[in-house]
Amino acid sequence: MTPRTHTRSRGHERTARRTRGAILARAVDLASIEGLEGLTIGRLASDLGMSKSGLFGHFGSKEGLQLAAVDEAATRFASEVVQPALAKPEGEQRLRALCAGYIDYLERGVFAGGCFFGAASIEFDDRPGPVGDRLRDAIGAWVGYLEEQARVAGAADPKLVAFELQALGQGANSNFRLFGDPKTFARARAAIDAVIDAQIARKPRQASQRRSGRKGKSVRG
Amino acid sequence: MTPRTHTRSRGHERTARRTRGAILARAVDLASIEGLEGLTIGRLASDLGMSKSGLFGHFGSKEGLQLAAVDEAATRFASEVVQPALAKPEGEQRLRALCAGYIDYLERGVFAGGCFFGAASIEFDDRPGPVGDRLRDAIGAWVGYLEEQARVAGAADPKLVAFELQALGQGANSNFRLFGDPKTFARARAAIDAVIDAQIARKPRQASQRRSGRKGKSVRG
DNA sequence: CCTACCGATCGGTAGG
DNA sequence: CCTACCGATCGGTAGG
Repeated sequence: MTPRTHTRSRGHERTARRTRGAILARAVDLASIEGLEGLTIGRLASDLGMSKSGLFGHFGSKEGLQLAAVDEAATRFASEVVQPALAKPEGEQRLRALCAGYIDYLERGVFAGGCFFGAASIEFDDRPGPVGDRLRDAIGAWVGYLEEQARVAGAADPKLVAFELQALGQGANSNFRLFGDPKTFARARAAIDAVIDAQIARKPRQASQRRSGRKGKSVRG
Repeated sequence: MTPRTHTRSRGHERTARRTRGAILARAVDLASIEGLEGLTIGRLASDLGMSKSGLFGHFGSKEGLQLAAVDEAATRFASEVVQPALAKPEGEQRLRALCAGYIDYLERGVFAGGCFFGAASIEFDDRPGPVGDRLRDAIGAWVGYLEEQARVAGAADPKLVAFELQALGQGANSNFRLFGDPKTFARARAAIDAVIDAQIARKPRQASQRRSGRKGKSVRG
């Protein structure tokens, strides 16, 4: 709350923020390729034509850079995958839109090395510390959201549905990265449709759930 | 074919082979945790109480060590997962046994850091070179074998079945590593059963396929 | 299999 | 934001 800036430093802050954004844009791409640990300060600095210590100053430590990269990736994931699906009504339609959005995001190549979280989570899956925690938070939020929508859609076992959908998405990512077969995406879409078709009950809603969401396809989103 | 060894060097070769085996046993565990690139010669040497250059001499380069580690992991995978399933008749039963064997192998913790290939494949998925190639070979052989058994079992789209089964297995691995929830394995088994139940046609075999394999459950394996 | 070393690069600091 | 530096560790080599 105390005003810490005056006219001159405010201009510095603006440029610093822009620099920081440029660093993070490159950092998430690099991390999606080389991993969050392979993301070295020296490499990142030379990529961006700046000095190591200049870059370092923005984050204070390598861990600070990694945390900022996870946050940047989560923001991008939210706007690329989650946000577009919010146009659909909750339940089956939104669940389908979330999964379709994820496969589209892989196919569009939003990150240079495939899904940022697919790469980073395997790298940090058995390392304690704040970076692993932040990754668990981000991935847990995604799986939890799939589960929530599966529950609204009336699935008998929403946790199972969420597990399957997340696994198929990750499988599409790693399969495409490893073998480069573009048919992977069609296979993933077919598998996702099959899971939702099989596990979402098409019965009328129970009395306790009285949200509007009709099940039929609406002509316009 | 030229005899290159005499009595004295043969004894040296025996001990060298034993040392090499001990190195690789530790190497695959370390690589399953830290990744194939994080597997450093210095760390591995100090873990085993030997000098860097002594260890180095067994493999000639870091790449040589990585290739040997992939081969060691593939051998272990074959004996832990594939070989036990060969007791079942080809087709649906063997397909089920392969998938069950994979989940069991995760649950038993055959490698200290979960599935060696799950970790290594994501690390090398966009790197050219012999290590990536060898990983693609090993993983491609596994997926190809699932596909073959799905085809024998009469699946309409064996490639799709193989993709789904492999993705669910990888999903179980990464989910368990990341969140440590032991229910993951039960979920993966349920998901695998659902895929096989849904996609393996229970029709009588076509005339062109005349292997014996009955579809009903036999009382004893 | 060892000791002793090489140049390169790592994360990070001092000082401006 | 920079130059100049630190100790540690990397993969790899020489020589025995």
